[in-house]
Amino acid sequence: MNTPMITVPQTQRPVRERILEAAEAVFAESGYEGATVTDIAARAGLPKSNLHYYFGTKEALYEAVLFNTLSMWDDAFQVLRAERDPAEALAECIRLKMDLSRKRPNANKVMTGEMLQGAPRLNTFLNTTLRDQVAQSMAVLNHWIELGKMDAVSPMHVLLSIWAMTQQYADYNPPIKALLEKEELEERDYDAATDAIVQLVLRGCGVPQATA
Amino acid sequence: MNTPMITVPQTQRPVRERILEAAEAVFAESGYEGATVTDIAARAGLPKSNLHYYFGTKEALYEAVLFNTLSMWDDAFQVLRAERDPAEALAECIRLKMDLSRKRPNANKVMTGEMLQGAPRLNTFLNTTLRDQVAQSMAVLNHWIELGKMDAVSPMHVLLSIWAMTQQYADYNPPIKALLEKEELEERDYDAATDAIVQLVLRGCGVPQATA
DNA sequence: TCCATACTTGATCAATTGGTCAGGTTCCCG
DNA sequence: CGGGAACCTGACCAATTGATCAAGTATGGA
Repeated sequence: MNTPMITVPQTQRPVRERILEAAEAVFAESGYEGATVTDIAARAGLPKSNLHYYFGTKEALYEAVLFNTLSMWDDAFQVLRAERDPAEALAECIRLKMDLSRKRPNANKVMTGEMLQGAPRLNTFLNTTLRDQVAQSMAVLNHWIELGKMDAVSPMHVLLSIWAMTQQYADYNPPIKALLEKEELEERDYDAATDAIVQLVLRGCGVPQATA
Repeated sequence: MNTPMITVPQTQRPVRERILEAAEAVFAESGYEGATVTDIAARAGLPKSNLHYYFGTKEALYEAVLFNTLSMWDDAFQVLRAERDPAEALAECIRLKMDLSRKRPNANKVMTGEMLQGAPRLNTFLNTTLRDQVAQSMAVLNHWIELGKMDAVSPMHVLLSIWAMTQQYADYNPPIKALLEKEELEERDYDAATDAIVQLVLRGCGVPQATA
């Protein structure tokens, strides 16, 4: 009758989701070749055969994780629209991308691992979808530059810089934690980093900051 | 992928070096667990047993690669000295770090892979040597800020940003190549990126640029 | 010349890998 | 009920893994 809809026990979560989540974590830590189906199964609390039932092969599971993640990156840069105020839009873009590093570090790590390997599974994506999306964002920056709202910076390098600085907080967590002398980063650490990056980018691009 | 240069006297180079170089490449591509001693041996043109003779275990070989690389990062940031002109020093720091990404991408990738794993083998280094070195660089930036040569930015975030933006050119080569629509990045691409990063950092920190 | 030391290597091993398969169980719909 | 489809799983397999070891070869000093 009245099902307790409070925090769902792991056992009841859809099996596919549990597998994908476990795979994301294990692939993030060990890379594609280092991760073992046995490890993923153990983390998901399922027998190994079950993973093969749902995803067939280890490679298919890996690609599911990979492409499941791809869209997230794009969302952050979609907020760069020509009609917006550059300062606001850039700040939101940076904040969204940083949120991703904080809330989905494993997804980001998997992507970085794939890049280290030369991104053999992402070649078509990089040369089609990504290129188009970045071209769109670059056009927006160029528009702002023409309107005099921004210095004549190189749009691509600005976008890459935002990408790199935010991505670092997922991939390079160990040294950052060491420098902050903390066991785990807290929300305020990410907020401070976001503010610093926003300031660096806005000033670096000659974008007048919104008055506090 | 790439055919080894046939005519080169690979045979004459010291065996240890050949092994380390091959290990760096294989570990960079496949990560620690994904790399196999057989692969490394094949790349070095030596029987597998020979690697074990020189380095004992796969782990020891990996750590040799790792610690062989650690010092390189530090060198770039050592040029940040209080008595220097901020613009010049920061530009040189960025250029040196970028040179590393261009000339030793494999070394950089191995380090990134280790970071993705949580840097289990670098914990003491991160909490001792690295922390001291970064503290030193931060002190220099603070000195510049006190002298009014720089805006009141957060020194640590500036250093991390330089780290991230330059590191990206080693780790994230695939998407960058895709965006530039090139098979391989050329020196001028790295130069353009260096200039863009220097400009972003100097302006972002309010450091007056030396007139060209 | 002799021999100890350093170096090289093919054969081999126990452990682990991704993947298969047959035989379950559960569920739904008629 | 019945039976088919979806789901689940333990036992098993061929291939590969890091590592060992004995049997070499090369070298250089006495």
